[in-house]
Amino acid sequence: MTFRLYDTATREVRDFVPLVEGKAGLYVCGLTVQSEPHVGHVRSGVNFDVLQRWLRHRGYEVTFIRNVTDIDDKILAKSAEQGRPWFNLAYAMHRELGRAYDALNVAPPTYEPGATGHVPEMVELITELIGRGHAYPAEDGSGDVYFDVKSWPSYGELTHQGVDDMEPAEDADPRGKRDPRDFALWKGWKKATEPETAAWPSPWGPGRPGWHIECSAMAGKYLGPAFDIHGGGVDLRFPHHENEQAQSRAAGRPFATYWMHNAWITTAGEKMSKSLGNSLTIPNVLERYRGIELRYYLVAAHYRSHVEFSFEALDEAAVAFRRIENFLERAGVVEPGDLPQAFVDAMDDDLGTPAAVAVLFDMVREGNRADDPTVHAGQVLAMLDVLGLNPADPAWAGSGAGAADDKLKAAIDALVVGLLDERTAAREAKNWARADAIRDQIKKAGIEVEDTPTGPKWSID
RNA sequence: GGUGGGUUGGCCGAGAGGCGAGGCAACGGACUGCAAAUCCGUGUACACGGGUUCAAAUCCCGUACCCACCUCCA
Repeated sequence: MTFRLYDTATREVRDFVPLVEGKAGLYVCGLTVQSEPHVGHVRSGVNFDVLQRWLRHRGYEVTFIRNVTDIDDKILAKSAEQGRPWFNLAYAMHRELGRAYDALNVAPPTYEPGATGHVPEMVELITELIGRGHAYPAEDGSGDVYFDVKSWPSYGELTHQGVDDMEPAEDADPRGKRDPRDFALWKGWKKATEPETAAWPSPWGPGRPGWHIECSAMAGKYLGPAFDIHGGGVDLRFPHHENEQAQSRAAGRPFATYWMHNAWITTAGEKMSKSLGNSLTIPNVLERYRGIELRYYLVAAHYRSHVEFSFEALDEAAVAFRRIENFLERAGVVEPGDLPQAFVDAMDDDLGTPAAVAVLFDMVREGNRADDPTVHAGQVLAMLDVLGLNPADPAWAGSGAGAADDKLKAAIDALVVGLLDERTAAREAKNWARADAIRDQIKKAGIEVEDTPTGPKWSID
């Protein structure tokens, strides 16, 4: 069986056939680093991390490029509001994003390029487009350069839309455009309102990148004119990805073979960026849940399915995941084994993580039933590794909260162990009243005691 | 106006013509001093109305409601 994935461009599940056998080139649109990342933002990080891991497991040599947009209108606006340089805001939020990815065990991509570091590549691409008659410098002297949509007949092919059916944006500023649907490749420096640091030299005067061009330029630089998979959130399909494809192909680059788009996470029926958001930033959520629990929540849903976020659902996910952890603890530390075929089949089918997770739980049940769960536990670990959910992965220890937790646990253990010894003695003397009193006392502190064949164990409720 | 996606049991969430994915919760049983954990068992779900078929949650037609994108949102 081959790996199959849903291609947004053709709207069907297709066999994955890489351009070069044994290799996979992957480009994912990362974030605009303008504010603290929230749960919705990291979904794409987790989804494409699973893709990366699965491709590697399938034996592909993966080159995974995930960019960061570190200059744009919003960054400039916000930094002005906050009274700090735009590059400081972008850099701070970039680091915050990195911490969020680390806390969720999102493995780093091969490289994470930023827009500001690739202006020469963009200038080169824009020059090529102008030379081929697909782009033009604005006639209003603004220093903008636009892509000429009408010069590219297949514009709209990715999202299956006719240019003439598109509704012009309400707030569209025609500026020096020939057609309102033309989009900016290069934005001239607005001396009056924009800091000089936000402008780079170009043949069309000082300015900064248009949004779409950066991805075309960086994908081209690191993956070549043609590569295998391009990913991002559904909202990026249009205009961002449509424009990326148009400008790349108009410049003679075949661009991506497959397009993958992850669905939204909403809260109260709204996309997260619209809602209050604050409680849903990753640092906030991680105060209440472990990164591994949040990751499990995200992985348990299919990447193309809309998820309605709620803390109740996250609670449930955390409980479900603890069932797996309980099993692993009971089974003891083991080496990862082989992946069950059903799991492989599920993952091969467009990253069917929900079905894969079902296989995981089936294996946990079988292991719980078995006299010797070693083999089952090995298979469970192998599956968790692929999903980035292995609790023993050192990646989880890296987060600050985890280290503090360990210290706390050691302290509690020292305090509780004496009480537990006393309770064990009481139980041996069949003094149930005393034994239960101790258990109740500990429970009042929020610590659950359970008796196992190897003696009592405690855990924080 | 254009283009997509969705509506599944108490809840979360899969599936895409024919044995009720999986998890949580609930109930019964086993185990336990009692619990916990674990195991076993218990469910007549697929928005609505038609149709196709031996067989429809799944295909077709229609209706309702929800959501996303249409120039800088993952």
